[in-house]
Amino acid sequence: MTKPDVKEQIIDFMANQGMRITVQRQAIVEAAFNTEEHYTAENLLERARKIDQSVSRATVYRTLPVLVKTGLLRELDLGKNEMYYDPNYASHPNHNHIICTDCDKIVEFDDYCLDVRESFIANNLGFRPVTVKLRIEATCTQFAKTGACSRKNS
Amino acid sequence: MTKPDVKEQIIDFMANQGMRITVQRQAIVEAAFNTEEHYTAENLLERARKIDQSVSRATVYRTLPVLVKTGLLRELDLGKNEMYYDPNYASHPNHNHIICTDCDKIVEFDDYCLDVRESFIANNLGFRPVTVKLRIEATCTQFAKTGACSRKNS
DNA sequence: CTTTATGCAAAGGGTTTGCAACAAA
DNA sequence: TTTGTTGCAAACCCTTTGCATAAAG
Repeated sequence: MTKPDVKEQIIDFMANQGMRITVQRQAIVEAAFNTEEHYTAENLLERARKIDQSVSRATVYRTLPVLVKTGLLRELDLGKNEMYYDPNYASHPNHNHIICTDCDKIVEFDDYCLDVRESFIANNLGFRPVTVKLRIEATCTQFAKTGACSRKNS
Repeated sequence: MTKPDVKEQIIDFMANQGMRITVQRQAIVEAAFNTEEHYTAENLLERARKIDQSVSRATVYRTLPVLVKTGLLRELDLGKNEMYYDPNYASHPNHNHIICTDCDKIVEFDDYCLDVRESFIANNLGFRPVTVKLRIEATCTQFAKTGACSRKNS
């Protein structure tokens, strides 16, 4: 469906790793990238099963780290119990997240300088950054004024 | 022992909240701030018990959120299974963490601009930041060269 | 055929919670 | 006393794992 390139890239990656291309893995990859919303493992299982009923929870949990390793899916720690996954890094490599404590929504924003700035600091300390993750918890000014928040997208 | 002001502030905070000042809470607060190292809940339990044997795991878990609420202790998500706690925010309010994937050590560094920069971006999006957390995973250039890392402090 | 992957269900492991006993105020 | 707090152990809940079966190559 959506993002055929991404799916193809991942299948190629798996094949190159000597992994077998099973119907379950294909369904999971498909489900993982046919949305732009953040999702949990449970969430992904549900959607993958709509593509192939035989997908199990275990396989989803076993496949997710592979997707993350490709760099096309990002694991998000939003401070909840569960991990979230973000399929938008292929198109937006420099985005970070604001977590609204009022409406519980997650808003993505780009900061093209963050990486450069923080890498500079880290380099001076003798490190070579692999990932730079920024998380902002915030309240919504609109909510503070009107008691409601119009943001309803991930 | 160390940081008597901090301990006092927290006890005051608890009293102001109508909370009772129990020996267990005092021991936990003492243990929480007589070190500059990061620690886990289990870790803190161990050290609190050296001050008062009667401290239980449950009370540690029930007390930690209170300490975090005071703003003097910070909960750190280092990507491990357990949460870590950082008692150094009173003296270094603007520090963030580099997690070295080579030696598994955590290095603190100050970035006095991060808050200002990111708050500006967030404000423009209609948010009022409550916390700005930055986490850098990195490899160690020294380790890459010599195969060993001289950093052995948290 | 050989070897990897799968589903199931049980185990793991940090954290939370119900409850009766206990101790601040 | 009164009411909040504690310790214990069980419950929680997401995630991982062992194992026999299934299917990719």
